[in-house]
Amino acid sequence: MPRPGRNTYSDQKPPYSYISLTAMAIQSCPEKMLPLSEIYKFIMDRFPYYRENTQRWQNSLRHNLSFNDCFIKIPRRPDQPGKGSFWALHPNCGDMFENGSFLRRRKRFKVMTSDQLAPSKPSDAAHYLQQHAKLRLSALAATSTHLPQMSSYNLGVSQPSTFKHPFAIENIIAREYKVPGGLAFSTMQSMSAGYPLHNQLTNAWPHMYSTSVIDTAAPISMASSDYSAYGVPIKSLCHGGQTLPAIPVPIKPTPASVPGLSALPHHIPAFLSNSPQSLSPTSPQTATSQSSPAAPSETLTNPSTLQSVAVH
DNA sequence: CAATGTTTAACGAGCA
DNA sequence: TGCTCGTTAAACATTG
Repeated sequence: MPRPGRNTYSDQKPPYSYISLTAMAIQSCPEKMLPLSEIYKFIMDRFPYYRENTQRWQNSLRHNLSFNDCFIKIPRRPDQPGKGSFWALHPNCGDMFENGSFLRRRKRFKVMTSDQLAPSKPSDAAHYLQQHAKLRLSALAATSTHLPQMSSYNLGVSQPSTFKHPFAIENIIAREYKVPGGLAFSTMQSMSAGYPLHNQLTNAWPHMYSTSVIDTAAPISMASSDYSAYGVPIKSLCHGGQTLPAIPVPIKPTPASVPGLSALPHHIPAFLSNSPQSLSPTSPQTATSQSSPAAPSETLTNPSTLQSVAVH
């Protein structure tokens, strides 16, 4: 398998799949979401190989965005007109490359319906219900603020201290260019197992994960009142008669996709146990939160419909 | 009209 | 050997 060396891939194809490249691009920006054109730009900027035959690989990339459940489409806000939507990573796609291979995933990430994910073990069910109850309670305490600009979407979200999402550009690009001997592969592999996801996830999905963080007494506040983290009116979360999806729910018609936040996977609680270690008391960005009271809708805390798991 | 997004199909490679 | 994944091509729809 090709591995990234210390050199840039000036003329050879990078050892990453389009899924990896796209995930890198998305993770490289603070908002954890990018329009298609920016994804193109990111890849072309860093991998000269992709400055040629743009029609070919960009078509493939678009195919991947649509085809793979690990990518979710975020509609633009009304005050941010433009072509196309934003693309983000599904919060649970982080272990796709657990085997360390960025050419071929261990397993394909699939969003599944709740009935497909009925808890198979009593302990799972109990855990799920317990977390569900906790989330509903903590959601009431979630705070939010109006976020007029994309650049502020990650406001109020505790920044990671040490943990970096495996897709984060810091983990891929940085090592790729900085670490002698091309350790990007091995480094990412070593960190890909059991990594604490929630910090990055709260960055990308604050509406989903902030409640979990609150549960674990993390010093974090939530962003969004009228608008969710992705600029979609929270108010429209309330299903029925609302204008826009309030949450970055996948636009693609997943069988269980319903208005509102239902994308809290049943194994999310696994992240909770990791949250303390991923929070740094010295994290300088934890004080950037702008909080205000929010009134999460019922669906905001219902994790029962849209589930995501890695399926093979 | 071009960019974006969706879908289908075919093919090769990796893996159990 | 069959299945899965990644890539590529193509057709078509949608959108600004």
